[in-house]
Amino acid sequence: MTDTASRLDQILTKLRALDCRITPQRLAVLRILLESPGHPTMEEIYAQVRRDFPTVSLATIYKTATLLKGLGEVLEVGMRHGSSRYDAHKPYPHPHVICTHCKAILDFEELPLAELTQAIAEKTGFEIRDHQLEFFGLCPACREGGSPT
Amino acid sequence: MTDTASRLDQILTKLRALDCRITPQRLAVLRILLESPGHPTMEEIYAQVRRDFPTVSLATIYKTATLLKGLGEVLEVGMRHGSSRYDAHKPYPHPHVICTHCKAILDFEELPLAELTQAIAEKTGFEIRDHQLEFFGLCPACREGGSPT
DNA sequence: TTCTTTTGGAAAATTATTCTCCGCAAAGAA
DNA sequence: TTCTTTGCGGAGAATAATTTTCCAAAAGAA
Repeated sequence: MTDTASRLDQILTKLRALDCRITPQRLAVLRILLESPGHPTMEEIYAQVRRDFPTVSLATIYKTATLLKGLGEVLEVGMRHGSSRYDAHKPYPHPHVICTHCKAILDFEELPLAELTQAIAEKTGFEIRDHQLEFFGLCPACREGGSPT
Repeated sequence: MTDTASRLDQILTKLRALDCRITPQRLAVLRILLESPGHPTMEEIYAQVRRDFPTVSLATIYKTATLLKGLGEVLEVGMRHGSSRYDAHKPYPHPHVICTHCKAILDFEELPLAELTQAIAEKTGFEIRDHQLEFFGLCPACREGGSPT
């Protein structure tokens, strides 16, 4: 079984366990999230799902993504400007490197933020539940040709 | 001269050098940014400026903040949900600890992200220009009383 | 003063996201 | 099977945050 297939299976099992219906639309959203190598936006997912379900609405995409996010199966990557991106491959906080020109997003390997989180919790008294770390800049391609932003 | 006064002076000098007009409205926005201990939103700045300039518009606040951001004198802290916060005290990227319940924001001391930025640039070929690091959770007060989010 | 440029204000426009309402359809009960 | 309950999807409205447009007023230069 491929990674994608087993991940899909894992999520479907979780949905069933929670008495959530596996509708064709939800399945389509899930598939696209898992088949996208990158970090699609809602609009991109919407466009893809519409190829199979021309009448699907954007609200359904949002609802499904919110559901999956709530289950911890999808990570929302909040862009500072523009739409959020979604990642079903690594649904836990991890660093990103983002091109501000072409909007490309790269995952970056795990950093030892767990211990840092712990240190911050102790120092501030906060109960830390989440974090986000993003580096912004220009990707190699945009450094060359593009008009830098 | 106090820190706030010298910082204000420093920014005014920069504005003058760039032939930007120091209008009463801009001065008011600047003062509020520098007098706020926290990280105010546009709406909060707007409300404060309106006490002295009842006819000022929100657009003016945004224009001024955007100008200052462009000069590198104000940092925009992008919340994932809700309005951005602005910080004129430390206008360079630095970590924040944010309470998702009461929206409190704490600065956290500098972390050695400069060398990490350098490492990422070398590894990815990106020209890194900015980063953001935010930890989300519940502050001590909200852990106690509030209904956790 | 007169000309030119910049600024500020009001409202409209944009972008991203969420909500409401209603009919339908699936799953379990009888 | 038939009834019933509940969740789900779709259309469009609503909301929130931010930006833009347009024009008159203000400021600086000649």
